Amino acid sequence: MGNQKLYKGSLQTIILKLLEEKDKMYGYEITQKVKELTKGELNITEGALYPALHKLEAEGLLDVEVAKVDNRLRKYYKLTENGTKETASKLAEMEEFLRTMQSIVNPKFSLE
Amino acid sequence: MGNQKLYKGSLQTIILKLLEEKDKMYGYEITQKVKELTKGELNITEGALYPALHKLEAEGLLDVEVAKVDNRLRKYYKLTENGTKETASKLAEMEEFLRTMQSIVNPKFSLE
DNA sequence: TGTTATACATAAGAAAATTATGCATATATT
DNA sequence: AATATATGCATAATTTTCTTATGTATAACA
Repeated sequence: MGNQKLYKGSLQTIILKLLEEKDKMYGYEITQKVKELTKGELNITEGALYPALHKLEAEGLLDVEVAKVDNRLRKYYKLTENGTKETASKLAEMEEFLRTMQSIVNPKFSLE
Repeated sequence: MGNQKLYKGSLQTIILKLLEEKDKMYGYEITQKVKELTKGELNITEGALYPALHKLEAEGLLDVEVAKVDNRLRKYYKLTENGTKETASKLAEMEEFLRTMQSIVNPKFSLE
C-alpha cells in the first residue's frame, strides 16, 4: 500500500462510523468490511484494532456483548448513547480535516 | 483544534507540497504558510517540523542552504531531483487516501 | 524594559500504529 | 489423514510520529 501511515489517527473514527451504519459488529467483521470498502487499500491489523476497541469501550463509547457462533467466540460492539454523540463529533472533525488537506494538496479544486 | 491527531503522518507530504509550489522555503515560513492556508486549523509545532526537515534532508529529498537575514539565521530548503519525484508519489498517495476516507465517512457522495 | 515575533534546535514523553507471537476452532485442500 | 487457510480473539515489544518542554539568540514593539 505505501500510504498506510496516512491512516494513523483515523482508526477510531472509522470504527465509530461503521458502527453508526451497522448497529453492531465484531472485530474480525470490521477488518473485512474496511478491506472491502477500501478495495484492499487499508488493512487494519489486529494489533491496532483490538486495543482500539478496548479503548473505545473503556471510554464508554462502545458496549460489548459476547456471543458464540459455530463454537467460536465473537465480541459484538455497539455504540452507547455517548458513543453516538462522539461519532457525530469525530465525523465532523474528519470532514474538516479532509477539506483542509484537499485545500493544501489540491488548491485549485478547493475554492469552494 | 481537537483534530490535530488526524494530521499524523501527513507532515512530510505537506512540506513537500509547499516546496513544490514555492521552490525554496525556510522552516518558520512553512509554519506560517500552513497556519494561513488552514486558517489556523493546523499549527505545525517546531518539535515536529525541524526533525521532519532534517529527515527529508537526510533522505536526499531536500537540499539546504543557509542564509543570514536581518542578522538572523535562516535555513532555506528546496526539493532535490529525487525529492520532486517523491513529492509526486506522496501526493498521489495522499489523494488516494483522501478519496478513500471520503468514501468511508460520506459514502453517498463518493459514487463518482 | 518586558513581551511578542522571528528563527533555529533537541530531549523527554505520549499516542498510535506495526510486527511478532500466542491460543483456539472451522473449513478447504492435497 | 495431514496441512493450509480462514475465522476470531488477545497481548507484548518495538517503531514512528507526534506533543510538550526547554534552550539559544536577535528584532520589533509597547
